[in-house]
Formats: sequence, structure tokens, C-alpha cells
Amino acid sequence: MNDFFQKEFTTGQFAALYGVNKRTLMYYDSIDLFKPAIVKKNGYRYYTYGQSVFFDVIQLLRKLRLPLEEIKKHLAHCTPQKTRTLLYNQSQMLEQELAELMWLQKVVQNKISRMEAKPEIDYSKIEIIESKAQAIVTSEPTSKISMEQVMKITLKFMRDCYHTRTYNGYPLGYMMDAEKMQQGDFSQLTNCFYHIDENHSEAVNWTYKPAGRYLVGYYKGSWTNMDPALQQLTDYANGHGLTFTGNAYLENILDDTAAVEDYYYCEAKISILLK
Amino acid sequence: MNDFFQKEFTTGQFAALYGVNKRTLMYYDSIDLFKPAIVKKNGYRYYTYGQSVFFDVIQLLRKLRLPLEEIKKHLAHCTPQKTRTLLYNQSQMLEQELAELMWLQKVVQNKISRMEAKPEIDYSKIEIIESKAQAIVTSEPTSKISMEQVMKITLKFMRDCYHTRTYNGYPLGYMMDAEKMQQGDFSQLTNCFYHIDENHSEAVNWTYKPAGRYLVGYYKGSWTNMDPALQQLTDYANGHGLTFTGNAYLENILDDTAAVEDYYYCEAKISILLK
DNA sequence: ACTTGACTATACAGTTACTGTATAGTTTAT
DNA sequence: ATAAACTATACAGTAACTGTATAGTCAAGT
Repeated sequence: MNDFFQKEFTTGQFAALYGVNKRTLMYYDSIDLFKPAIVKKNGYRYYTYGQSVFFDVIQLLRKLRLPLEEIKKHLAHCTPQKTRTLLYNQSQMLEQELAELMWLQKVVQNKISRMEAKPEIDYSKIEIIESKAQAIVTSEPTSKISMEQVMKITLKFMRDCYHTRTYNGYPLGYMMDAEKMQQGDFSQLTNCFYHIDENHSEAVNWTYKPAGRYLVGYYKGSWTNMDPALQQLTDYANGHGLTFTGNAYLENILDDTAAVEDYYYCEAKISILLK
Repeated sequence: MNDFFQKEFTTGQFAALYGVNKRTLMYYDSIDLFKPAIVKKNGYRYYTYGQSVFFDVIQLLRKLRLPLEEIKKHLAHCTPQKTRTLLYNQSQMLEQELAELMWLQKVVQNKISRMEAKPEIDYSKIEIIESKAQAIVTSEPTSKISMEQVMKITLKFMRDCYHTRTYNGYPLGYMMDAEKMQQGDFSQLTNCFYHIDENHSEAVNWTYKPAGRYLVGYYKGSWTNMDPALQQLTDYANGHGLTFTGNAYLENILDDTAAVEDYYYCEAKISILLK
């Protein structure tokens, strides 16, 4: 049994046994991470079964994203205590990575769902819709500041939502003061917002787009030329004796990922809360 | 508003805005992935807010592990349909990665728990223990074949358990025919096995180490010199009128990750089912 | 003994997605 | 006018392999 553990395998054989590339074994040899049990005088490397545990450990630590250099250091002075600490740290790291991946997965799933569910929209239609409350996160206020500042705040908001994993894959929206809008002032964006999944987002300070009756219209065209559409909605409201209250919500319909070609082009849903 | 989108940022400013390294922007320029809106005649690159959506998409696809070359190709002929397919494929990939990571996390957690829970063992103690059934997976039979073949099967078993994520981080064990053992034949390992988490393992064909009364002894020393310990247990059984039945289980106590120094050294628990 | 095919080793280059650094030129603030 | 702060380019380096060309070695068959 003893000499059996010593049975010699060439690089190719040992590599095949473990399903790795033999150049990897040579590489590990060259960086002194995992060396053959013996090198014969013709230069041929020979590995043994006895080395398998060692090799397995390397493979595991590799999977745990530990750099080869760290693995080497660890194996050089490896105590049960140190091993425990190492595993614990890597496990913490894995946890982070898992959280990130699960979030990403959710984001992508939501984007896909939205793409698949996209209905045919009559962009000239104006309607009144009874809507449930929807969870959103909002940015800092953007009213009464320069467009430059608005953009800065928007970018910061987007970056923050991304990093804090508040973002759930829904497109960005903007809010306006609905009462000002009714007075014909379309210039003041009060803030921007994201829809979020009430149950799954890691958002901390989120609110609702309130439940209620909304006047809803659609728009497609250049980002920079939306005012006539807003005017049309306002006219409609005034012509039908409707009173705006609270906020107007400009929500992108197209997902960012899909609408890359022309960055001025947008399709948006405009909903304004009615009294 | 129009000229506002055109507002120019130098490489450094744009990089700071998005929290990336400015050399990265230069790199993206050099590989024609993301180029500045304008390059002035002094060679300075200028980026604009209008490019931000494009850049965001690149960042997202990057997070989804899509290589830069693929991102480039995709953005070159990007339709909603293609985007959907792409996102779907990457999401499938993420799912794989998530499954792998969650398994790894479980493996590491189990290893850590075992290390922390390791009791002080009196290795000379022999006792009779009432044990519950424990979930295990077993390898192909290894009896009546050469030691070489046994090792091959063992390695294959380990590799399989690893790749199918059946392995849950518990050390390898070996089984022997308990009746043959009582007759003094310690040579025949019937197969090897892993303990698994009944609820969490992805194992397909698993069985139980049966509930019942076990004669339990311990061993520490060379792997190749365990026979005297087995003899001692057998003698004890014969001296106390105990009859072996079913299988004997040789279970490693040390985790592979922690016991790397000397690959002959092992600490094992030997439990033999009693009639 | 000789040839053939299958292996081995080394050296060198290439991969991906950056990042660092040295050098030289440009802009901006004082 | 000058210094500080920026810009650009060229070149090299990173990690963890992987591919390839070349040359040497081994085992089997004739």
C-alpha cells in the first residue's frame, strides 16, 4: 500500500486524472506552488497519488478566489487556526459576491420581463387610469437649480442606486410639480426616481407613487422636445375640467440597454395625479 | 437643454463622474468600444452627458461578465430582440454561477463548523454508541480489485462529487464489510463515501448509513498502518460477544484543507454496525 | 537496430481588462 | 511669466493560465 501511494504519473497522466491542463501543472511547478514528487534526470516530472490531497486543497482555495500567491503563502505555514480564519474570510467574500450576483440576476430578470411584456402603445392616446401605489426611490430635489446641477444630481442618484443595489432594473423617471405644470410651467423637474421591487430591493429610504386617478399620456421623440406633449396633456385637462395635484411622473418606457443608438430619442409615459 | 447634453468633459472629469479610472476610458477608446464625443486638435478627448447611457450599458454588460469584444459587437448591431436574447443568455450564465457559489459557500461553512466543533477525542477509547441514520453518497464498489483501481475509483468519485456538487465539505470515508472484518480480513474496502446534507446536497443517488448500535473506536497515525487498530476493535468485539453486521465505516476526522503537511497522517473514527 | 508515433521539456508569445509610469506637451491659476 | 495641474502617448506589467514551435525522449512494432 505504501509504494502504491508512490506510484508515478507523468504530467500528462496526472493532469488527465484531475481534469486540468498539463501546462497548468508546469506553471504551478514554475511558480513553486505545486511541484512534482520527483524530477528524473531526463527532466521528466513525476507526480504521485500522495500529492492529491495537496492538489485538491489548491483547487478548492482557487475556487474560493484566493490568488495563487496567497495559496502558496498559506500552505507554507498552514495551521488549523489559520486555515479556519482563511476559510472564514473567503466565506465572507463569497457572501458579498453572492449578494451582488443575486441582485444582478434580479435586475436582468426585470429588464427581460419588461421587454417581453411591452405592449403596443398608441402614443397619441390620452386616458384616465386608476392606479395602485407603486414603490419608488427618489433623488435629492432638483428644482430651482441649473440644468448642470440637475444632471450631476441625476448621475449621482443613478450611481448610488447602482452601488447600494437599490436599482432593480427599471428605467429612470422624472417628477414634476403637477400644479405648476397645469399653469404651463414645464421647466421644473422636482427630482428623478426609480421604480423598485418593494420586497426585493435593498433600498432604505423609499416611498410610494401614490394610488389614485392619473391622467396618462405618451410621448415618443427627442428628449429635448417634450414640452408640446406636456402642453397637450395640460390642455386636455383644462378642457375636461381636471385638476392636477401632487406630482407628474415622466417614466421611460424603453430600457436603457435597448435604446442605445440615439441618446436623444425617448419613449415615455406621462402620468399626472388628479384631484 | 440641447447644448447642455453637449457639455464637454475631459477624460479625467468624465472618469471621476463615473468613478472609473481615466486610463480605462483611454483603453476603451483605443479598442474602439467607447470613444469620446470629440477629440480636439490638441489631441484632448472630450466626453458629454449624452454619452452616459451608452457608458452605463457597457458597465452593466461588463458586470454580466460579457467580454468587451462581445459588448462591442452587440452594440454595433443592437436590436431589442438581440438585447433580449443577450440578457437572457447572460442571465442563464449568472444562474449557473450563483448555483456554484451557493454550493461553495455551503461547503466552506460546513468545513468551518466542523473545525470549530471538533471535540477533544480520547483516541484509545472504545465505546458503543446508538446512532441515527446519516445521509451519505457512496462510490462504485471497490472490492476485489487492485489497489490501483481502488484509487482510480476513489479519485473519480471525488471528482464527480465535486462537479455534481454532491460534495458538501465533509471528509471522505471508506466502508468495509463488517462480517469479513470480524473474521480478521481488513483488506477489502467495499467502497468510499461522503456524508452529505440530506436537504441541501445536489446528490441524486444517496443512501443512509443506517441507524443502530455501533462499536466505535478511533485511530491516529499513518494511513498505511491502520490494521492493528482494526484488530484491536475486532478483539474487543469478540471479547465482549458482539457481532458485526453490515458495514464498518472509516471516517476521516481531519478536514483535508487542514491536514496538508503529511499526506500519510490521518485521524479517523471507526464505527462498526452491531447486530 | 531502426523507425514511427506518442509523448516529454523548454522558451516564447498571447490572452483579457485593465493599471502604472515615464516623458512630453498643454492649459489654467496666480 | 511661471508653476501647478492637467493632458496625451508609449511602454511595460499584472494574474493565471494557454498555445505553439522546437527539440529531446520513450515504447512498440518490425
